[in-house]
Amino acid sequence: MSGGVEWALHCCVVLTAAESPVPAARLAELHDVSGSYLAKQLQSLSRAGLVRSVQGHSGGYALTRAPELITVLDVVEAVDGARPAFVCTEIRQRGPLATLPEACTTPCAISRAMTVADSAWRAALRAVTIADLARDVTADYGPDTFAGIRGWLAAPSGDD
Amino acid sequence: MSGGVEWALHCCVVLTAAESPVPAARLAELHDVSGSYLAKQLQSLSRAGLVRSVQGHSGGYALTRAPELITVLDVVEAVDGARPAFVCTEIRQRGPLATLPEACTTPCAISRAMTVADSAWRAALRAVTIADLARDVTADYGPDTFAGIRGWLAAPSGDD
DNA sequence: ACTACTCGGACAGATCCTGTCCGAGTCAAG
DNA sequence: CTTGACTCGGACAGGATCTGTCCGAGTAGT
Repeated sequence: MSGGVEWALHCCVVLTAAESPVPAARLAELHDVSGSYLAKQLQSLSRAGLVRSVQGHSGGYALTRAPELITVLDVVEAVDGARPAFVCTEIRQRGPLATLPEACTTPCAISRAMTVADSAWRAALRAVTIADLARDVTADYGPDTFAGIRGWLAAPSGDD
Repeated sequence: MSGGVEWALHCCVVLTAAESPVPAARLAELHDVSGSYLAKQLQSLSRAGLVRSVQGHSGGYALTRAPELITVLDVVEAVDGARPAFVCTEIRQRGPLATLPEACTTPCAISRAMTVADSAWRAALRAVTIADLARDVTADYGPDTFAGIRGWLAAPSGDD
């Protein structure tokens, strides 16, 4: 899995605390990661419709809907693509003992097993929302965590 | 996921039908894939202890244990590695609002969600064995399928 | 003892992920 | 209204991993 998924998820959780749009550079500073590369992940989120981008002065990124309506799977698929990890090459239709194409109406047994596992993985990620993550963060680090983030986002750059 | 996983799984199913060791080149011919590259996957299976390799004349690969005792997860981990897809970079400990290391006794919420999904994926793959796949193949293509494979494996090369 | 066949690990090429840059567009201020 | 500065968006290199190939070490049979 692409490492940018982690950045994108953290950004979504942080955006939960911000009312006004947050620039990519500021999110990068907060997480101490490459701003140029984080921009790419945010673009993916924008294309997927999870965040909206506001250009110009005092622009940035903001969530398009309530964090309860954004699942972790949404973010993962936006950044990493919705393609399943396993892709069947249909090698059963190749070689000297190839099965005829008309007999391949259903996916092969290996493909089916992989699809089941992939569905289980996606279901687990779909069951967790950004709001759930934010709640867990509050439970882990205290109720003032998001207040601190909100204050830092509002403060001018260079403050730490 | 590495594409060689599909080849390795097909090979394991085929090896179910063979009593004597099967050379990598013959497995490659049966599936119409690169023999040199398939050899690499079989080496991974050998290192993982799923198959044993017999060198010299009339050598090849054979399963080390009953197909009921080899899970799809075993093959996937042997070829692709047992490392989970998501690796937490601990970016919560970086940046101006970094959480102190002593407060990070448990994985962060994002990492936990990913671990749950990864466990579900692995559980689904662990629930399917090579014997299950072989049974499905028989159900899909008829009871004579493995007899045909066994005959082809025993026949001299160049026969199709 | 020889030969032929097998596996095993070392060696290039291709593809994707990571990281960076600059231009188009936009809002705020003067 | 003009200016300016700030923002996103897509196009451009570098690196790592996956894909594919090759030849040598070892072994069983002749």
